[in-house]
Amino acid sequence: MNHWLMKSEPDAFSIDDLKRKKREPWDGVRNYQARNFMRDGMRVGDKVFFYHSNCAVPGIVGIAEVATDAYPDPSQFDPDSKYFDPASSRANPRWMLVDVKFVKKLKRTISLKELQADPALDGMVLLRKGSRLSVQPVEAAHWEHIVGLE
DNA sequence: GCCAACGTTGGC
DNA sequence: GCCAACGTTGGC
Repeated sequence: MNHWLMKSEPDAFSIDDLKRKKREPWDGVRNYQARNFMRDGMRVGDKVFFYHSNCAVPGIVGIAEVATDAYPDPSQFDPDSKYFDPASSRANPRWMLVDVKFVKKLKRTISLKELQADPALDGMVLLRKGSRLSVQPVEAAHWEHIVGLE
């Protein structure tokens, strides 16, 4: 089983939104590396850290689970969507997504600041300088360590 | 709101 | 294939 981290801006979609909706198609990813992780790396049942970005206290706020195999992101075909991609076609879709389902909200936010200060997490993709990947793998050892921080 | 870092686009 | 210009991400 692989482990992952997925970023979301809480103003757009927060852990509380996922808790309320139970399950959500992770649409709008328009980065090839992130797409490839969803398409090629994720398997149903993989665990995901839910990360809040672009907010007062960025950090890990919950755990989700991959609920489907990858399938074409419907928003790429919708001219009214801000994620519309005219270069993509149904015959040859460019963007894929998975559904994620709610597992739990952490009792507290494990902040980016705290993660950065933790020597056990050296090398984590999230902490690399300039890292902007919104879907990224998490090493098993890092996963276990972070779960232990809650 | 600023801006560094990064990814993509498109002219050549 | 190079690379300048541009757009986006996301911490601060």
